[in-house]
Amino acid sequence: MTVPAAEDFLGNALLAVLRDEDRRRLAPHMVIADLEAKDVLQKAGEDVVQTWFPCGAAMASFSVWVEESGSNVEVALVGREGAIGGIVSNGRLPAFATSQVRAAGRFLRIKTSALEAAKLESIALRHWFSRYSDCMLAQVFQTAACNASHTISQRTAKWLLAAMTRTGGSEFQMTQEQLAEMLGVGRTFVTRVVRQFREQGVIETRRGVFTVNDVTALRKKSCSCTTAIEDHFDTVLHGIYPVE
Amino acid sequence: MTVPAAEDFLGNALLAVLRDEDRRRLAPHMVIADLEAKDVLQKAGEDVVQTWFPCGAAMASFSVWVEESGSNVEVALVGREGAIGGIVSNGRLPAFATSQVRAAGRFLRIKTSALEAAKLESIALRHWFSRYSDCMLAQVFQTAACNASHTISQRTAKWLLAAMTRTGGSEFQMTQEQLAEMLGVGRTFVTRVVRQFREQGVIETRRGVFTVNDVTALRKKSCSCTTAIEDHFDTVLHGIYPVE
DNA sequence: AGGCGTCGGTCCACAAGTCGACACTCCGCG
DNA sequence: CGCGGAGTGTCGACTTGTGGACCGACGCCT
Repeated sequence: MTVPAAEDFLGNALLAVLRDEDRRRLAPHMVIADLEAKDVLQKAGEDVVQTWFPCGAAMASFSVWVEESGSNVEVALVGREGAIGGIVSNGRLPAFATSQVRAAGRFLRIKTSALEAAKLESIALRHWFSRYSDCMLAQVFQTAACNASHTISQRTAKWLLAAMTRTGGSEFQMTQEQLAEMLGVGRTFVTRVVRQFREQGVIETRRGVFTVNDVTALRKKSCSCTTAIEDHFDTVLHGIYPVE
Repeated sequence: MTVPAAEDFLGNALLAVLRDEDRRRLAPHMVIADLEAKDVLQKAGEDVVQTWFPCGAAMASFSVWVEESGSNVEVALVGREGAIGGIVSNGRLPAFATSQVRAAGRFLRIKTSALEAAKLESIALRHWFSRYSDCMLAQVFQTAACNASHTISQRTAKWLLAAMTRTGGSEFQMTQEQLAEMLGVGRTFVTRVVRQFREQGVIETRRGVFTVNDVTALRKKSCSCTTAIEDHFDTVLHGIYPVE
């Protein structure tokens, strides 16, 4: 429960570019939180009380409960380019998706009510965050289309790439079963895909750990969805989207 | 190019419940447009100049271009419960998805800049539309998860149901090839699914036309995604989501 | 009436993905 | 040390979905 210094804002791309006056509006309400993988930021159905800004290599995800298969399918990854919580949904609306930490690290946290109050005072703040909303929606649009038309192999590659650009690293703690659930597909098939990638030298795996060796090869195996989204972030948020 | 009367606002659920003062803010800028299927409301990459409110049985969709297959995959259907354009993305941002009319009918149209100006004056308006944004995001979340984990048969049923609740009718003009493209799947397989549905008496088809005969059976064939979304619209927008 | 383009039905070979079963192995724990 | 649980590898039978090809036939146009 530490109050962040001005430089802590630099860890998140949305906060880093704020004007001084807007930063001063938010800063007193911000709290630093260092979180572990699997920590829950918001639960589907519960009110969105907090808004979270991943910093540095921290990363979280949104996932949606699927009745029939009894699993949580991932619909978006969010790193230091974005935020989780009351950015789109104002006020204390119930969250539709669950959000949990995928890569441990530092988050800045603010009460959604405080964020709302600040947005009430600053048009710039409103516009800036609503630009991000637009990007988030675009990201999920692309995911929906991707899930409808691309193979599991392509989507696996896409996931690894997305995680890399966000964390800046090439190693992720995650079991193959978790990955399968995120993608909404069967575990054994993911194992087959992973073996293929490994045999081709693209990745290495240990128990519960993935390591990317050859990014270029991974890009070739992936679909064009990654680039499409990066481009939209670029034009809407002026290139603050993390590139490699 | 007709100026709408107060009662025209009743055709769209988002506009119908506006307070008088907010309606008066928007009304002078609203224009009635009667559109045909396939008319384009916004094109991916072009600025979102207009915002559209489907009225009555009118319906439009968002679709995303998929490089590899060279097709436009549908990611959301919007009827009288919602809006298309500068609702999420403020200002003149480039549209990420293309939107076109799926069911002919009446739309109310407003310049996004005029809408922005009105939102600047009215907190209620801002909050109301941002509630809808949240619902739209939820809808696409669900679609993304659905596309990842449900069969084409289920998704076909879901599409027909979604279209029914929006238009209030049970007949749709659409070729099987169009349906296949929307779902992002092969045409021949859709034909097989359609035949199955038809043989079971759930639907009837003519050249370019679908007719739903047995809604209950269709619901059983569909996945739970439809209900999940309806519930969220219910709680966030207080039950204005069109039910049957 | 004839002509023609689009749409729909069908078949087939094949690829993608599922699901259950089972064995193995790593690793933490008592 | 041995136990046990979670994570992984693998197999095989099966279902789902693809993509090409081809034909028929519906319906619009002149």
